Amino acid sequence: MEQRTTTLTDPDSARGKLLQAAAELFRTKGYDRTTVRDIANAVGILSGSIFHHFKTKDDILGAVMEESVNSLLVRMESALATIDTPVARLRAMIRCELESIQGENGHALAVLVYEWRSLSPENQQKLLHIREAYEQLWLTEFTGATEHLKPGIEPFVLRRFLSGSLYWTTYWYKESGALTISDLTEMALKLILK
Amino acid sequence: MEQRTTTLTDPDSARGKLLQAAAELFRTKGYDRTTVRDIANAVGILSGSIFHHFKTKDDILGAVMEESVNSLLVRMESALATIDTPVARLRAMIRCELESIQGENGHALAVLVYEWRSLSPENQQKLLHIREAYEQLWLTEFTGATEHLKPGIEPFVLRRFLSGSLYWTTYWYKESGALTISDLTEMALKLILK
DNA sequence: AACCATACCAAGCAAGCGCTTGGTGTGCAA
DNA sequence: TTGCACACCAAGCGCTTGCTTGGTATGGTT
Repeated sequence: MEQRTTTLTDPDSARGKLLQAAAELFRTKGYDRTTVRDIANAVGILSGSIFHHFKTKDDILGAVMEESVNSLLVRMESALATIDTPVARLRAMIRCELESIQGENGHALAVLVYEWRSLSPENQQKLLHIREAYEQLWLTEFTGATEHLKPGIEPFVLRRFLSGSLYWTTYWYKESGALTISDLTEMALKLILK
Repeated sequence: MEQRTTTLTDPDSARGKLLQAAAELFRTKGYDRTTVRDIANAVGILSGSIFHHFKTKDDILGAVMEESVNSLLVRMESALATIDTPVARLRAMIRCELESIQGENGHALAVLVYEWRSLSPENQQKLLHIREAYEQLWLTEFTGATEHLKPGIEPFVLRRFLSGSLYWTTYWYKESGALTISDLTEMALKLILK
């Protein structure tokens, strides 16, 4: 795996606070329905001042997405570092993805998933290779666990079924209910195992 | 099952053509990035003329969604009418949903799924009971097939995993490829069976 | 021939949008 | 004390948006 030189923005900095506020707003209202005035208001500055930190609104979306995929990759790599058996590795990856989608800063990943087409083609291009690297990680792990997986479904289809299942939790799962993230993880794991 | 008094709009009427154009635009560009001028242009009229057929842009979205869920319900009920065994019924339902998402007029259902939050609360309210009736249909079928389903996953979670898997196909599946809708159907069915 | 509902045009308004510009206050370095 | 980078304000520009208004062409009914 390539060496990452990821630098996550300090969440206490002005830029960091803007990114967090933007992520939450983008997730709950959607990118287009979120105005730069909304974002500015959420951190207590005026709208024009945003453009001291970001060139365009589209760049804010790009930055939110970049941060989210970077932090997910960092967390996943560190979680995998100490795990050997194929099934346990899959479990850890599912859990990471669920936590990233549902966790306290999960707004960002949900934005990456559901606002992708709102991003300008230029910024899509910049992020594409990271997304592809991430999906490659999954496919590698899937092919390493073939014998444990449900037969009769091609691995790349199975991964996409799993993606859809996990992403879709944003629309119905509430962490406060009876179902924990661990429960969800086990069920999603059962879904793809034989 | 209740008697439906569904009246699907004639696709050759002015209103029908507008709905179809709107559905396609909403799906490809998203609701917010689609202007009423875009829709008008797609059917060859001026933007102001739209409001002779619909009160607001939000009403267009609501109408698109209502048509899509109604046509899906009609198709699913007629498909189920002649099928008895639980597994075959599930297969038929999966196929219906996939065809509605991917088929020639599948724009509409994708819009219903992914632009829900763009709809005004008032129009959401109007559609909610139809959506709930639809989900109830699934849950009923699931509980009727419990013995064939994958154990260890609560039925309502399983249905949501399946929903996510099927909905997500909008983002990656192309009907022109090597994979047919029938292939997808069988794989999705395998996913939920034991 | 008179009527009328339907479908559309032509023009534009008011509001909201992303973003710009020129300036101000603050804290740190020399 | 001066200088300067940084974070932000105050004001508003230019454009796009959903939607309105008043009028016109058309085709069917009486």
